Amino acid sequence: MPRRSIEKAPEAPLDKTRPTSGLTLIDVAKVAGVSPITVSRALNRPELVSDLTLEKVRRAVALVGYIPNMQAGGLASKQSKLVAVFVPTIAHSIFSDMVQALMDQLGEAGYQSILGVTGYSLEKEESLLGAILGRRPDGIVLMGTEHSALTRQRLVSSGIPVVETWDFCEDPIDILVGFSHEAVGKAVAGHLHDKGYRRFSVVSASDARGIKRCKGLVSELSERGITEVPQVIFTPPATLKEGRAGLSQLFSAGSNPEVVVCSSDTVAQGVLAEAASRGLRVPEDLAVMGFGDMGSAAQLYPALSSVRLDGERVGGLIAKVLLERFRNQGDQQTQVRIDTGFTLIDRVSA
Amino acid sequence: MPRRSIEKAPEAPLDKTRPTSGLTLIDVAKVAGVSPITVSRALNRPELVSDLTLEKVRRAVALVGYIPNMQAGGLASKQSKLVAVFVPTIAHSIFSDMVQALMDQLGEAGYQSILGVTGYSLEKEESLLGAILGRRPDGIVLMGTEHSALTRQRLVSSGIPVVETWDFCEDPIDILVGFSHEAVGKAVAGHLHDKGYRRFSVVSASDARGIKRCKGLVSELSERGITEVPQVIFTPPATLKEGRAGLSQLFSAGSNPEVVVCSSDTVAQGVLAEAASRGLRVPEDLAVMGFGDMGSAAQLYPALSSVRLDGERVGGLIAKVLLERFRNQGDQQTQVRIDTGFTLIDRVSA
DNA sequence: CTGTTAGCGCGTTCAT
DNA sequence: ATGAACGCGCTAACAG
Repeated sequence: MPRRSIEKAPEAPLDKTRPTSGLTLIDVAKVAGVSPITVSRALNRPELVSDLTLEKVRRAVALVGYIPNMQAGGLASKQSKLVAVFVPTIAHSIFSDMVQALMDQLGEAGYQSILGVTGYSLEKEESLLGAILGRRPDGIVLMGTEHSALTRQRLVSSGIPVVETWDFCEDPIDILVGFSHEAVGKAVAGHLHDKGYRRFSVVSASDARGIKRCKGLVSELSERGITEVPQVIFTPPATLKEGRAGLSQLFSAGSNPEVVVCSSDTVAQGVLAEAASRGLRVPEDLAVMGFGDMGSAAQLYPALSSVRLDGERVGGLIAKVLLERFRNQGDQQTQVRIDTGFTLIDRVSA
Repeated sequence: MPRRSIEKAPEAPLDKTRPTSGLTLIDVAKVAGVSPITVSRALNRPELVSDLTLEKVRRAVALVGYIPNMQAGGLASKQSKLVAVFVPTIAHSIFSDMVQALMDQLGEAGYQSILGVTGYSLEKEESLLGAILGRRPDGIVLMGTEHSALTRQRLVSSGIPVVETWDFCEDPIDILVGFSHEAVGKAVAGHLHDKGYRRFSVVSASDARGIKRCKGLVSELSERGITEVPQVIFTPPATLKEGRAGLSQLFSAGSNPEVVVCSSDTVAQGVLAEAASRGLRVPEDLAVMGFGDMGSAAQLYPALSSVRLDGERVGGLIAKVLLERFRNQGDQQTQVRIDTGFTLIDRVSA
């Protein structure tokens, strides 16, 4: 027989304590009658292995019920196959749709996602990032372009591909897949103004992007000679109650708007509810403009207008860009701008 | 100066290739002037380290911006600090609330969650599980008690603590935190029957739990002498459209219900919409009963009744039970039954 | 196409 | 209270 050193032989070191399942490559290798590395190859790079041994390995794997340990694999290969995704909330369908699409696409490519819910708080984002960076994710997706200083610093020095999305800015950390919220605000203003509306008002959450849209609206209106735009700004999270309260406040402050522009469809629904309870017809007496997660609202309230965002599409796009980046690690600063990411849905006209 | 061996000194092995950030314990140890293991202790078990060295280590960590590699840590310690959570969807607030609460609580205890969205499909659940088991999660949370054979087998043989929730059964895999959907159905039937309703109908998704509730309802009604309960059952996902279509179907099939019991609030909203478009007053002409994610619906439709589930509470409870289990790894089969998990919200009476 | 050698970064023994 | 050795399970190189 060929050489076979028996230096550390006698004290058979196998099966020390195995309470439940401590199956490793070695176990599979023994069963398949090949070396551990061959098992590894058969699993990860089948094209480098002969069909015969491939089959042997497959059988062995199925027989013993082996599941590779990705921690070990990741440690050795420096690829965690993990993508961190940060969202403000998953309670809005606009975000859950996006996350869903993103996770699906990444999943097909063998990547799993780990979710961080920031609640619109930069501090929370920062602390979550700290925890998640320990997993050495292969990619990071963030909503928005505003982050704490430490967050930015960690992000850049980590060298991990980063996608900022859902917004637009001039100095992205890395990859940017977004659209301009100011442009949305301006578009809404222009649209409504063209329709003949003159008395505008706003009910908006105070999150960064809502504020941007509001600013865009106000700025466009002022260019068109409308300077007075009563606003109700509240702290997130956006709820129906905030919407109801918002409209009440507008009225009790003496405003008499023709149209209320809201920072989200949830808010818009609240406004609609309040309008209904006051006997106002929508859109004849009062037009309402929403934003975002039209999934439910649009079907229930044909009177509601909205800026529609296609969360699925954005999620899919992010996945695509990110996966592409994983391949050609070379090129940096892939900047993608989707300002066609939103669609104005008009149901304002009576 | 004190002793300082220089055995492996000359060939400085540091800084071989460090494209971005390859900081390790060793780097920190050098800066802090202690051994790597001491850094590890300072970070994980500070009580075993003197205040002085603790401080030195802390400073060094902050200085170089070290973030521990959990893959390596997990491999060595056999603790991934990861919990896998499977849900049918995150588009229903009832689930997103639960997930949210769960993630928050686990996060405070140092655990991160990895989400699997099954879309009510056992096959999807199975394949997701296969992928996620590779991460060696410390715990697994599943919605429902129905799983594929392979899923169950892998779950038990993995030896990982498993929580099944949102449902109830007699032979849980491990831990069970749920309530009986049949009991919910019966409770709804009893409640409405007591109110005087006699002509019932159902619009339900065909997911396992919806069907159970429907069965409970029908069975209770039949005990009360009502045998005819027209039903519209559709394939998930539940949407407003399904609700609208459901009510239409009922009418076109010649039914004339006093009350429609729906498998979810989303469906109920659809029914309400259809009712409205037919000029039916709710609940005078037609009462509607929902289930689950009342977050939005309840406020908008004071006419809508519903069984309310407190997702936050369930999520918190799961986290509590799971974390407890992580400590006393000894005791098995911790069975917890929450049949107070639902609340009947009555707005049916005119 | 397959096996050998040598770590990945850390925590668990044991020592001291 | 601190350190030295060893191994977790796997993969990157290089061999053959």
